[in-house]
Amino acid sequence: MKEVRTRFAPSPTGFMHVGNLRTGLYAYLFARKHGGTFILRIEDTDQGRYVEGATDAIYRTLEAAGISYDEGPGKEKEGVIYVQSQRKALYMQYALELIAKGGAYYCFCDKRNVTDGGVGKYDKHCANLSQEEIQANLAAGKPFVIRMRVPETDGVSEYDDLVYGHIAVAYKDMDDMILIKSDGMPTYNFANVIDDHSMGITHILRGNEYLSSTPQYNMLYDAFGWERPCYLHLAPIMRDHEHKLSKRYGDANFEDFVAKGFLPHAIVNYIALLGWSPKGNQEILSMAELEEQFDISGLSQSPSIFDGAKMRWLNAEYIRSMPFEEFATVARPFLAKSKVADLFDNELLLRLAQPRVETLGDIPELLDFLAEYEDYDLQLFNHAKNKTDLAVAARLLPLAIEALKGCEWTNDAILACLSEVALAEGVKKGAMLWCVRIAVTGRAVTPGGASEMALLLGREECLRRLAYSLERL
RNA sequence: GGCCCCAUGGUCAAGUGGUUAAGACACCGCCCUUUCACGGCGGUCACCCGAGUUCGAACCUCGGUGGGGUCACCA
Repeated sequence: MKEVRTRFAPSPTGFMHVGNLRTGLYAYLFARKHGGTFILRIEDTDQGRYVEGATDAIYRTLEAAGISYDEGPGKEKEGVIYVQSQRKALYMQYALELIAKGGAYYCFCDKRNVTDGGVGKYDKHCANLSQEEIQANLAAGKPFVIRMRVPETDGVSEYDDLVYGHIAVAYKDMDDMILIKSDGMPTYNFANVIDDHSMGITHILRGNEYLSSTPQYNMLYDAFGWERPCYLHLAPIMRDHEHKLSKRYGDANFEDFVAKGFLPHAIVNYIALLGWSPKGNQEILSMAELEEQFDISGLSQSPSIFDGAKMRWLNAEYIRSMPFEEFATVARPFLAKSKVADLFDNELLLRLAQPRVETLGDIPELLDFLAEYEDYDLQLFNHAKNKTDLAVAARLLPLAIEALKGCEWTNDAILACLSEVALAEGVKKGAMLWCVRIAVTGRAVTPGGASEMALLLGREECLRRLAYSLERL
């Protein structure tokens, strides 16, 4: 088999949303799976939509996502230019070549000259001008565009898409699309064909919005006498049943997700599964595993709705399986945004948070209550299962205070100490722990039990809160 | 509107003529437990509709319906 070469060709028109990133990911995985080459090309010919800094966002995103390219800006293969705006001169030459080969023609028509069916198809007015007319117009300096020539016969142009199968479009349904605009610049479609061919792309992965225009691209390849590439059109990622995920519609920006506390690889893992499924039932896949398992047969032909809940779950799985030190490193910046980072032992806070948050951004929300100890509702001491009420609390709290004064300040010691006192008093340890936890936190729900909360608060603060609670009882 | 494509639970999806129609998320219940979370166990929930073909159809064919895409001197 010929060496596989795929490319990802984003436009720097803003941030990179995950749908776009997924296309790049699949192109990357496909190349890796087949031991091929993955190329990055920047399609920046649309200066009107160019967004400052967007090119850097592309590089940053790819890097963070773990998608490395073999050729591209900064990794040039001798003589090849990977930034489209720097390739402008090439296209006109190719267009002229195509005219010579009969696959394209000069068109001197005004922009409005299309068939009147309202469908916007060009009426082929200039398709068969004589050489004399063409030369005369050119000599007169008349503005022109160059259009591709679709046969005027009844044929069809067809190809076999690797994910959708056989696709056929009749010539009569195709337009003589413009290749070179009147300003001499190529249209996106034309530049794409030229670029893909000159970079030796063998497999084109792109959104399925190109599914029905691909026959026209193929006619260009044919007219040049070039070998047609293979195509893998991808079903879109949807926001809901009616809307695609898009830059303008939502916050599906990769970097935003990272800023919210999603781990880059969790995002990559999730989007890999949106529109593609591995052979087995394993859903948590490292990049190496994705590269190994990626296969065309798993690609879906129908759209997938983006499910934030599942991505959160996957992110949580990754967070929970991280070694603590690694978690601490990525989590600290998020902890720093909380109200408690300056108050308590950060390592303890992070150890409590790791198994309980789904995204790093959940950390402040999970812990902030610790900074807000106030006159909580005393009814919290009423707990049927542990057989506690206000009277029990009033009886147990003094014992807890005494015991904790001399207790070693570790989780195990605190737990043992409190249990022992409870036992001596003839109550279950659950009763004691419930009362202590309520007293020191003032909350029914806390991230961790009584001993963990006590450990976190520190002996002094813990005793202070216990005493305060006792006073109120 | 023309043309192209798609259609399995709320969501992601496996499934390619004969299955008790996988698995995951979400949801619900139980267990574990010092609350929560984690974990374990279990449950509810699906083949868009209608005709064919066939002994037999989620799978094949045709027609509907629904949805998406595309019809620019934008990319």
